[in-house]
Amino acid sequence: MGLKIYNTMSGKKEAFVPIEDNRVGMYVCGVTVYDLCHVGHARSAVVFDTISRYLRFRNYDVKFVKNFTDIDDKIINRANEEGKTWDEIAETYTKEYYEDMTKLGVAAPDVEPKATGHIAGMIDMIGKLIDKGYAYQTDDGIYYEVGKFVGYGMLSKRDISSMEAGARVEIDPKKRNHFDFALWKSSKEGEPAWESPWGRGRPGWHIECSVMSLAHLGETFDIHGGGADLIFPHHENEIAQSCAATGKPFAKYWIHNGFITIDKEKMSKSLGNFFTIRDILKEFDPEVLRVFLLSTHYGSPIEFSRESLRQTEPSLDRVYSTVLRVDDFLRLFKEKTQPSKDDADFGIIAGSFKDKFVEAMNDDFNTAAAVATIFDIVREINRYLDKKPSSPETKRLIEKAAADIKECAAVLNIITKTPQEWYQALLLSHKADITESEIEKLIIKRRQARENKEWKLADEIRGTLDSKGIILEDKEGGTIWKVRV
RNA sequence: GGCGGCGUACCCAAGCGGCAAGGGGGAGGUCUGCAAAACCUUUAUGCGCCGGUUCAAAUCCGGCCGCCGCCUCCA
Repeated sequence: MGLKIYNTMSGKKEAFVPIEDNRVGMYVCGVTVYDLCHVGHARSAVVFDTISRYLRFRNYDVKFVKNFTDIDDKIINRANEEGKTWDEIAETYTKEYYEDMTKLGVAAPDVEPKATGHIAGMIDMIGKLIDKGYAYQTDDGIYYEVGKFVGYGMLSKRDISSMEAGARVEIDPKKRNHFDFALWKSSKEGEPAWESPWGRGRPGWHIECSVMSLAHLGETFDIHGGGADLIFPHHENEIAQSCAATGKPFAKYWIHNGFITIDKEKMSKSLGNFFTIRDILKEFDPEVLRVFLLSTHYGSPIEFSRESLRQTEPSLDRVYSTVLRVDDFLRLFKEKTQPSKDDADFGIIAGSFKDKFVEAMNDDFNTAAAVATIFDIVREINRYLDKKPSSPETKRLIEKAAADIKECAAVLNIITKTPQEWYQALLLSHKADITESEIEKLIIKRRQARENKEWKLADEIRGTLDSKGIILEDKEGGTIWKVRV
């Protein structure tokens, strides 16, 4: 069974068939760079990063385009507030964005166009829309006339004639229809402006995505994504612009991620109920946030809380714990027995792991189910190793299982650290009041005590470490430390 | 008001007509000098409520209750 994707346009899960062979063109609406990103932005970024990774894992030749909106009212306002220029603001927050994304393991898309880099293309498209009768001029600029586009509302399933104009926004009498939107805004004195046939001005928001997707992916492409809040009006407007300008279909599959909520309400700047990525990563490892975000289907809302992240931490820790166990096992492995039924049983289970992972991901990128398959195989590995297997088959099976986990985890871009790096990172994010070398010293001291069977002293040392959140494990190869999660 | 979505155990969560995945937490056990980790057993005869369709419903249909989103900028 192949990949199925829930298409917002049809409201159904559809078999994914790229327009051209195995090539996939994918456009995702990026951020407006006027402030630090919050966890909601993180979700969108992680979701589409994972989707692109999965498509590549399935051997699609992916071209992933994600834009930066680097000119917009919010940027201008911010610049005025801070006494900086609009491009300084855009540059600053683009840099901050990359810092967050790097930590979250979000790979840079193949092309990251900026709105201001495509002004010429916008002027060209706006000209076409005017020529074809889809746009008109007012003294504020150029507007798109939604009434002229037959399919307007097809994505968001709205009928503009029955929508209550001015329900939440004042009606602009210069516009022919309340839902007409700006393609080009005339600039006032002192505002950033570009020359155009319609005077100096700047682009409206929606036109950039139509123009940049056209420039980098062509008139018709496979996947268009973004947050669910972009369905109306942003994506609706993109469709209106692009289809009217090119006369061709626009995106084939529309994918929208659900929101992050706080106390059931959408996390947003305007409500002020947001956590920046920056702040959360002071307390949690980025992989914890990533696993947390991927533990729910991308389309569903996620209620965000530190408590939930704290629940995620031990589950990831368990995987790392098993990775460490496997590493040790292979390092100390000695062949002793002939292949047994245990080997055979494990072989069958481990052999189906990848198929199960793929099956989960094929079902509309069900990362929650996919993560569960990793927990399943982890349990099976532990169960198998508990039997102390030692046949020639054992080594091969464990190596294969470890490699499969690594390969699938790479699609989700989790379990990217070594166990040592994981525990060191936890030491920092938990703000443990002890350093690694102090821990090592106490472990040595305790080892001597144990060799002398001074159990009381040994237990005292362990108690000291425990009070600082450090757990010891006495194993075959020696004592190791972990951070209690 | 229009349109869309959600409600699964103590918490998170998958599930899209055929015995209710997975994770966290709790309880009991195996192992261990004692622990920890791991594993085993256990924790929803039940999926907001009420009806209906079906041999079969968490899944489909209708009604009700509760919550949320979009209709302004928003990931």
